[in-house]
Amino acid sequence: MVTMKEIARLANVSSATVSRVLNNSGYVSDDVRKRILKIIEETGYIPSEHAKALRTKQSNVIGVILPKLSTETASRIVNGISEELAKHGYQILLTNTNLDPKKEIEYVKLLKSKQVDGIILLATNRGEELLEEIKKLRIPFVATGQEMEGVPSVINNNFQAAKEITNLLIEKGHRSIAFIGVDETDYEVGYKRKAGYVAALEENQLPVANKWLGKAEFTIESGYSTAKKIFEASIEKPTAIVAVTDRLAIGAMEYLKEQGLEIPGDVALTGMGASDLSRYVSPKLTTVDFLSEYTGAEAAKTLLEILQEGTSIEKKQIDYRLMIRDSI
Amino acid sequence: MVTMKEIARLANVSSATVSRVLNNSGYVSDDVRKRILKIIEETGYIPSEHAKALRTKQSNVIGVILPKLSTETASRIVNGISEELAKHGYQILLTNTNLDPKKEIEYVKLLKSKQVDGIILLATNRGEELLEEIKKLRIPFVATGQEMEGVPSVINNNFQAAKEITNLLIEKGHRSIAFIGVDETDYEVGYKRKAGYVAALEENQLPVANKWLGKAEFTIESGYSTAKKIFEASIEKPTAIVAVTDRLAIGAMEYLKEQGLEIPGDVALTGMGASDLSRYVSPKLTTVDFLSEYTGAEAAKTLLEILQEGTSIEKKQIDYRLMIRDSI
DNA sequence: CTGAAAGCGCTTACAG
DNA sequence: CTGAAAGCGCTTACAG
Repeated sequence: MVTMKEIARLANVSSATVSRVLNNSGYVSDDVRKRILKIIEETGYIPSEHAKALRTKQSNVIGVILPKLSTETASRIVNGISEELAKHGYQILLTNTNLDPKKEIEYVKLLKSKQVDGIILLATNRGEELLEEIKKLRIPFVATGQEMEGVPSVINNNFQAAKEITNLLIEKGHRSIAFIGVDETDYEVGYKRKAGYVAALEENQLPVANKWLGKAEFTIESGYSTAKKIFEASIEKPTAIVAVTDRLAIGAMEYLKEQGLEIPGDVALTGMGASDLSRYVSPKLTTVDFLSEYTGAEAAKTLLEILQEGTSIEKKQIDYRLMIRDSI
Repeated sequence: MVTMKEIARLANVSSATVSRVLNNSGYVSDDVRKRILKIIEETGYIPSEHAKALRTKQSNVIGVILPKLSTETASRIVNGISEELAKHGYQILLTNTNLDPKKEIEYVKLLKSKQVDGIILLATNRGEELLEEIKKLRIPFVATGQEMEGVPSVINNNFQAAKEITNLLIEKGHRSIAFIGVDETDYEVGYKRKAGYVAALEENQLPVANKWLGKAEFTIESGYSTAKKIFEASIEKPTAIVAVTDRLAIGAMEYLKEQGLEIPGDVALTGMGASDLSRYVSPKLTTVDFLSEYTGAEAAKTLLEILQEGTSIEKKQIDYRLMIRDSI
């Protein structure tokens, strides 16, 4: 491999000078600069980032830890991160926990050892242990997906969005609104969205019925079976369902159709996430768009600010958009 | 930051010895080993990968270059790559060209400078320039998505899949089969899939009609408008449409429904890709599953083999699966 | 405007 | 079983 030393030798200069032209730092006379550039061109020399990083303590790579890449939200967020970062000359070192929270800590350490300049975590839970590790490591850090105590977080307003979409149903005259949620250890999606739903009911003096409160996994199939369970358990059926993800809503939609129920005539239905899917099922699903690319870009920006200015916000809340379509 | 030297000092040994326990290489007496391990634990020491890579010329990271993360196929492939790589202790350095082919070359160089151990490219075209750069750089390399001359490639059998799905339609008695394709500079998706369609028609002595050959972009909207163009241009309408992606098929589906045409009664329709979407539109779309996660995993395995054994296959063809559903 | 030299944090052949 | 030393390929304060 051709090294800087080799370039220096060929150009009859010291490697310090080669370094200067490469980094545009310090003075270098014009002919020397040209001579060096020419030789670099001819030899196809590419500087070693490892050596550079070892000296400068800066790698221009950002670590990203995510639970799973193959969900639409995750890939949209990562896409947003990657585009924003690329603009500023940073690359992404990607680590995938495959939903194993223990790996989060392992990967934080790994990324530290790879000397990334900062880390963005797409969080699904708010692990205490993880938090401590992050603080111990003193590495610039931004969480998204979940708000993490004492760590800059860019998050969606899950409470408000769930409340608003439930209110939409109430305004349409629904009084019996079932809910398909997920485990509350996922604080934002499980707890906050449920809290929003409950708040909407309570503010309208509607009772929150336990039998109408379903808990599902993150799959379409689980949406189906949870809807089924809710309907089979009740004599008086709900006239609307709020599901915390589009996939759950679509699973529920399958069930309702199978039962010969009209949507939204017999039962109205809402999802969350504005997935591609939501636009092409029929009826088109009413949902909320959390602007995932934008969320990712904002997380990246936040990290970049920390890196450049040392300052940091505690928390940034991203807007959402209600997508009112045909399912309500 | 605590370094190996510091650990050595605290343990009253040389850094060579610390290095030996860290890497489980060479002999270290048991008490020394324990003493060192304890100090590493207490200090939270994390070795610098840059220093290590600088010495060993090995970084345990693989560069991935992709055109866009936010397509289902891409994120599934990357997920497959990442899972397979993680098993072997490798991480992914992700670069995203955002569909700008010029960036492919730039990123190959960048990844080289980051001293990745190898590169996986999700290719959308077969750029000559890029090929040359890769060969010049002598870096372990695997292409997927497109077959690249003289470079190990793991690809789907696009020709055969397109031919088979077209044959399905022919077997059902269709004689007037339209086609929605994409630009042929995308050799695999644009050229090969079209060739498969054409081959099926010709082997059955069916004419290939120019007016039924549509060319679209990779969007649902484009599927819609291309279907529209084909139908409006013809007096005798086709009774079936082969689209080269699910999104195009779904766009076409929208158009057909709008025209009051029954699917598959009036017009049968097929897509390709087995996207999530394809299962939940109605009617459910007949398509072909190219096993993207598996394709990604195979690409990773191929690269790992090159890295470990120096050997390499020229080309690996991934199986596909026909998903026969309700749209035909 | 340019160079010599030190040093970033590791690993590894060599010597003992 | 362990250490001293060289070296990986850069950058940067210092000197001229």
